Amino acid sequence: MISNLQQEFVLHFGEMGSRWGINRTVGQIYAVLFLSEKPLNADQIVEAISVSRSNVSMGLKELQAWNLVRLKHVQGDRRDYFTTPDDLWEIVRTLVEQRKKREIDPTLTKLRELQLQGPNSPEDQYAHGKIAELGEMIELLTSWYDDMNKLETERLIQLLQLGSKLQNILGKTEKLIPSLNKRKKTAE
Amino acid sequence: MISNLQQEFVLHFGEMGSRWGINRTVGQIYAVLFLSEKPLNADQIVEAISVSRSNVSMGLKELQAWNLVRLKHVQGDRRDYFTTPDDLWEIVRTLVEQRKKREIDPTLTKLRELQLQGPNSPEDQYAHGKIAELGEMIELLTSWYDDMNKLETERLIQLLQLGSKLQNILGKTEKLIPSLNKRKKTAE
DNA sequence: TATAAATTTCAGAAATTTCTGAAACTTTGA
DNA sequence: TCAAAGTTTCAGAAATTTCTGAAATTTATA
Repeated sequence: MISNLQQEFVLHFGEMGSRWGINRTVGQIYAVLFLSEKPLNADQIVEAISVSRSNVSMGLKELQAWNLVRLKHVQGDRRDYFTTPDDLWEIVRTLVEQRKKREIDPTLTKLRELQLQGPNSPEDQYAHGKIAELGEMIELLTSWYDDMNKLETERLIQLLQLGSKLQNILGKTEKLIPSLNKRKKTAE
Repeated sequence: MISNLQQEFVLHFGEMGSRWGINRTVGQIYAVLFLSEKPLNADQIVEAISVSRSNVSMGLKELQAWNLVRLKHVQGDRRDYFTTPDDLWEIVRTLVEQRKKREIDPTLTKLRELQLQGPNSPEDQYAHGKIAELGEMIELLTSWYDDMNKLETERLIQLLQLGSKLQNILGKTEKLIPSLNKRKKTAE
């Protein structure tokens, strides 16, 4: 059985699930695995969150597809056991990556496609411009993301901790290493 | 009537809606307004996307609650007209802010609450630790976000464009202004 | 290769979300 | 104040998503 603390955490993840674009069961499965020190098998998860075996099976499949849980095998046991990666930063990276893939990339593709087909009539002038503008902005954001994603976790944490102090640094470097501050093009 | 280019854009936003946590109609309404040079009233939106008048009314209400559309009045016309803000960066800020409010803040609150109630039994030790760790990481991320959000748009764009070049700057400043690089605490 | 344990699939049931049309409400100006 | 134009609300219909249990499939080992 599952403790009170764990219960509450799991229920919260279930409720939030819908806001995060996953369903309740998937959220709960993830939460249970996240809090568990040892890998769990499907039946243990069923016991912990009281849903059907098949539902857990599908949820685990989905989480595996998302790369959010790992399959582990326990010596002398035929059943599949699951865990979450224990590096939280890896989880965050995966999460962001997945959301980008599902929520941003298809739109970026569509925008490029629409840009290509151009304004077919004068009254599309304005719309075409807006589409281009939106595309440029999303490209700026995703290429920044790609850059950040390349950084080692240690460096990334450093940057996050610096936060807006960066502004000062930037101010100072502007004088020291002006070349670094060259602007490319403004997606205004 | 709506052009082909616009039609395609609107349909795409409708389809993506569900992935973005809004419904199809809301996505379509937003798309129509985004592409329209002039403010539109509810009936014009109905005509453009072919859904019921009441559906548009509710969608507009939702978009207003999200702060993603603005009410405009046209001289000598009693009806309400709507537009999207024309600064794209403002839209992005709103979007991020709203998502944070709905998807992150409630969890942060819950995590703090759970941390406070502490591990009630020895077997909660591990879970309690994980909850604390998760809380710290989310706090780091949100406080970074708060910092970024304070920046003027111009500065923000600069930072985004720098991307991973920052790493170089950081490397150099480390020698020049070492105090700025002090670490606080690692949420590893 | 046979069999028993474990897992997955899938059709329909249950739950949830979205959408509509009719009715209620609000606002404007004659 | 009344009526007409405009807007919102809301109960139930329609659509979509999630969940279940039974059957099918896969896997390990005797």
